[in-house]
Amino acid sequence: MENFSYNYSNPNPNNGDIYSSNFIDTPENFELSDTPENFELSGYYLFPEDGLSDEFLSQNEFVQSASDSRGSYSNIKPAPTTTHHNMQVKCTKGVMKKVDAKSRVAFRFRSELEVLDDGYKWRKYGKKMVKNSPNPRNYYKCSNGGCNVKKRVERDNEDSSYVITTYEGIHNHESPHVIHYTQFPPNNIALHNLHL
DNA sequence: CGGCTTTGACCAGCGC
DNA sequence: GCGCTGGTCAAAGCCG
Repeated sequence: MENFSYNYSNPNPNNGDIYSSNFIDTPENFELSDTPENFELSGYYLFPEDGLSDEFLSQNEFVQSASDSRGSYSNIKPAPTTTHHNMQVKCTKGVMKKVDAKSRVAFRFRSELEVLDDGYKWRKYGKKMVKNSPNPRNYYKCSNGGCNVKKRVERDNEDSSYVITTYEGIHNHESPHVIHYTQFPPNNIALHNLHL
């Protein structure tokens, strides 16, 4: 088993501004030149915030795609779920919560693994079958105390060889072992230690 | 025994 | 108002 290490992360975990110019320009600069052949990042999705045009929102609501290791753009798909407002209000057990929807980003990977080791420790808190998909959706929360980051993991219902991972929120702490990669920091997400 | 997963129940939002 | 759907809770079970 080969141990593959690769990271792209937010240099400042407390900076939730994922709409930096660095991010929007990233696909042209982004290279996965040292990734193994059987690992493919096919795209990622930013969730729109207030202030973006209606025209923009109508375009399946993705903002940018990432190139694969061969420099081509591939398999861009609409976000599995969307939120149109920067700030949502959720009511859970009678408690109203504001949710910062702008800090959501979804990745789509070709992977045989259901859950990739992204450097953070997650606690599973739910599993749900979703409509129009044969695959369950799994819900995770960051296990770090006081960190409210969540992620959803599900297999692409059109091609089950792909895994869609949606992150919501910004970690208020560092990953246990992050190596900063400054050219492609869509969120404070580190992908590393993939055992392929 | 503590931490994690499983899973059914519960709740809110939405469309009809 | 009602039913459907997605998201979350929390008790029970599992495991190291």
